[in-house]
Amino acid sequence: MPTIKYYLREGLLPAGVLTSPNQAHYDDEHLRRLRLVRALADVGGLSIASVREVLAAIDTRDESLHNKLGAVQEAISQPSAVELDPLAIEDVQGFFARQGETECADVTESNVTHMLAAALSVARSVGHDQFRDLLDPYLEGLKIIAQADLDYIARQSTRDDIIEAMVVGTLIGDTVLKAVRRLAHAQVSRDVIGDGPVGPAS
Amino acid sequence: MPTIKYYLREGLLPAGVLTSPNQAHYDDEHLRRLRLVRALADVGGLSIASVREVLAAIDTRDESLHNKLGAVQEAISQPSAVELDPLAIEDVQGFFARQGETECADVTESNVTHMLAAALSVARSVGHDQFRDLLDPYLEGLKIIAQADLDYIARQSTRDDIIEAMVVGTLIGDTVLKAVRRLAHAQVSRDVIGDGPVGPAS
DNA sequence: GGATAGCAGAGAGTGCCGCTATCCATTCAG
DNA sequence: CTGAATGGATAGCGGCACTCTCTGCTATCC
Repeated sequence: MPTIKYYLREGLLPAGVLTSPNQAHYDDEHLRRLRLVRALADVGGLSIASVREVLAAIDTRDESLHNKLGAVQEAISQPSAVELDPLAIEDVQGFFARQGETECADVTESNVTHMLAAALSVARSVGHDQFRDLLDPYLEGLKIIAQADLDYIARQSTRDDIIEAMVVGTLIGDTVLKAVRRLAHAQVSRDVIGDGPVGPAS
Repeated sequence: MPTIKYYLREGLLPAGVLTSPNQAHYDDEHLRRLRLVRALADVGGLSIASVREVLAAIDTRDESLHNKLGAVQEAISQPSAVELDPLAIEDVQGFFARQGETECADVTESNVTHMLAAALSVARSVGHDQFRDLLDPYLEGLKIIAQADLDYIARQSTRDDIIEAMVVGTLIGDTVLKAVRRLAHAQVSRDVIGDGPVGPAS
């Protein structure tokens, strides 16, 4: 309960309707918002500040859904302090070019591309400069996944539900994907590698 | 540099070889280990304690690769304090049954299945009880991705390289997947939804 | 009508985590 | 011989997510 008061103070939850100077009333919408906050923080692992940003993006009224998705993506992808490897940036640009994407002049422009470049930079720093080869097959698989995401979003009836499904689906979807990927790895490991060593033994 | 001393103290890096009481020698292996630690912490977002667990799993010599992957997966999937919804547990079990997996008697047995159940629980708590429908298409896409991961692992020559590629590929792969998924979403949003609203306007 | 229990709001305090700064003894370079 | 640097250990710091407490006020029970 003190946590709720803290969230109120932090502006994550709208203030309740004061029925008297010391009595506020909270309706279902507040509860829904509270659960959303917990979902973003618990499963999404977002900081309080990031949650606030996401909520702000959700609550901004006068934006197209496409722009809102972009704003939410920026909010949930806080940039890390990793310094970018120029070669990793080239990897990203090459990937974009291969997909016939619009030019990606500045990778640091968007938090998402920055995150991608940062990940590839770190991969390079530990000697995995071939990691970029995974981008294309990843996109291949993600096309199926993104289509499922879109279908799921399309089930929603109201605009508010669509927006929430975008946020929830993106963040919870990340965690679900992570877990299922682990399961897929374990299965592949069991089937292909088996319990014995693969490649050069020991 | 003080950070390295801290990592040494925390047992994340092995002590250097003392050439004299105040002079230790660190070789390439130390540097490689240090970069791995930073990779796990920076991109993987792991806590120091989790990094230590992962390193311990890596360094355990007498285990099959399959077991080692399992240990690493447990280490990098720290369970959240979310209480599990029984219906979400059923979702997970149904998913396992559909895949003809071995029975999953206890979802909390593994951190990975626990993470999956936790994510679905939180989805249910925010009203998305249909989220489990995404599990099958997610697995569909992830089969492609896991195959790419396996191919990447198979490129490694030594057993140590394989183990490191498993760790790095899993964690950095998560981040890369996240980023590319965002990009795929943005592309779908641009192509399908466009800049106008979809479904019931406003 | 008076005691009491309860809530809103706000500031200060707490615990943990990931460093960072300081200290001392040693020791190596010039 | 002197000064800068290193290893080892201890203490401190800053940020974050709460949590505690204190102050007014009020609604209610007796």
